[in-house]
Formats: sequence, C-alpha cells, structure tokens
Amino acid sequence: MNAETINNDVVITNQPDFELSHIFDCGQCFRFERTADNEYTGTAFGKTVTASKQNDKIILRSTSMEDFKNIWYNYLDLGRDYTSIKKELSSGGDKVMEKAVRYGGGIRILNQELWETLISFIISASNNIPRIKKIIGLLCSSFGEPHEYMGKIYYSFPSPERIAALELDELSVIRAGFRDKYILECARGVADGRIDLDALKKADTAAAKKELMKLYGVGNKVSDCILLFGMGRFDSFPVDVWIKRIMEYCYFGSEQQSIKTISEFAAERYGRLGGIAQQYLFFYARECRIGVHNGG
DNA sequence: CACCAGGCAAGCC
DNA sequence: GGCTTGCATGGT
Repeated sequence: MNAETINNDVVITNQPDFELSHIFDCGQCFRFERTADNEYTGTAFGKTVTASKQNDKIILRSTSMEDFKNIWYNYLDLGRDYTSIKKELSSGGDKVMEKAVRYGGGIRILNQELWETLISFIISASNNIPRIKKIIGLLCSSFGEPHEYMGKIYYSFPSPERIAALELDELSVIRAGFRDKYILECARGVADGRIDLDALKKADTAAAKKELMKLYGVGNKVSDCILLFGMGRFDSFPVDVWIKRIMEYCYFGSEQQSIKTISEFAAERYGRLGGIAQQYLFFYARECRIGVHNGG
C-alpha cells in the first residue's frame, strides 16, 4: 500500500483485496451509500469521506493525510493481509468457501466504533437492511452533530449521553419500533457507566460475549455482530437468516439445522477466521440470493 | 390479505 | 436447558 496527497485527495495505490462494493454491500456497515459508479460516501468517527476506485487507484476525496493516518487507514483495515487470509480459507478443499471468496474477494472487515456498532445491530434485529439504514440515518440526523463536507451537511453518530437524555417518545421519531426501548436503555447504561465498553474491549471473546448478552436487546446473534464488527473478533461467526439459509443449502443438503449446529460447524471449519468467512458467505448468499425462491 | 426482514425478551415447560 | 409467542414498522 502506498498513499499520497494530491490536491485535497488522498490517493492510495498498490492495495490488493479492496473493492468498495464488496466492503459496503456485505452488511457490516449501514452508514455508507453508493453515490456514483465505484464511489461510496459515508461517515465514521465524526468525519465524512467519499471513496472511489478506478484502475486500481483508490481515492479518498477532500480529506487529509492526517485523517487518513488517524482514521481511514484503520477504519478500512488497510494494515491487514487479506491475500493470505483468502488463501487459507480457500485451501481446505471447501468448494463453497472457494467460490464465496472469489465472489467477495475485495471484502475488508471495517474497524467500526463499538458504541455505534452496539446500537446499529440492536436496530438490525428482525429488520431489513434498507430500513436499518433509514432508522440509523434518522437517529444521526435527529440527534447527531452536523458537519459540512464538500458543500453538504452530514451528521455524526449521536453520543450515548445525547440519547440517554431523551425520553422514549422523543426517540420514536426514528421509527425503530419495539427496538427504541433497547436503544434508550443501552444508551443510559453507557452514559452512566453501568456499561463499560472500553473494559469490554479488553476481555476475551467468550467473556465479552457473556457481558454483551446481558444488555437489553442484545442476544446471541447481535452480540456476535458487535464482537466481529465493533471489536475485531474474527473468531465470531454471526448466524442470521441469510447465513442459516446458505449453510443449510451448501453444507446440509438444504435440510433445516439449528443455529447451534451451524455455529459449531463454522467454528470447527473456519476457526479464528470465522467472522471473515461469514462475510464472504453473506455477500455471496445475498448477491446470488441463495435459498431464496420468491423472485427477488 | 399474509408473510418477511442480519432477533430478542418473556413466559412457558 | 429448549420451545413458543408477541413485538413496531414497512415492504411485497
């Protein structure tokens, strides 16, 4: 990887295993939108950026080398060697994973803020991705801090304190439905110190998961997503309806399995790379609509 | 109209 | 422990 500043852009070259559509359409992140061909715009850590890619050149528009080094390099997980990860996942003779890796070869697991990940995946429960994005967008535009980027106003993800100060009926403007009480309760816990997210980051995966599952609105699947997307725990393998479907279809002859069975199968097969394997499978399942026969 | 969406909490046994 | 049901909202 090489990065240099050209005018107000940061231009990245020699960066393999990086495709914006794979990264932002694999369900890990809800705050980036496609704004043109091979171009996505979104906000993280209170800053907005437009990322595009053309001819193996990645351009982060209207930003600084300082922000690249402090925020985007780590956020986009540019320090990790996905070539060897993909090789390892593909080398076991697993034809399904081989194909999934080919499909989503440009996926990177974003290093997102833990607080934002917690709330985002509480909102994801029994919901669909367009509406998850809509609710989170409303949460940010209603209660986040505004900033200007390339002549437009964008909003940060609101702080725990900001949400904690709300009443339930004020929060209802985001149309989160039954999830609003989960959001409020977690915000109040983080704001008053009952929930210590920084301490959680230091715990091992099993202990962190146990703590996460104590939170109102956080169960087995949502905690796995928080571990994977907000804490970089690649040994976490979230099993949602898509993963359940594709695993049953590809590994169990389309026969229904319990979530526990699928989790154990994944842990055995993918081990410490489970979370990354999950993202390749999720992207593959959705792109090909595997197991979906209702004409989407 | 029914059913589904990156599930979870609460109530049962 | 495992299983069932209700849950807000919006889309098809």
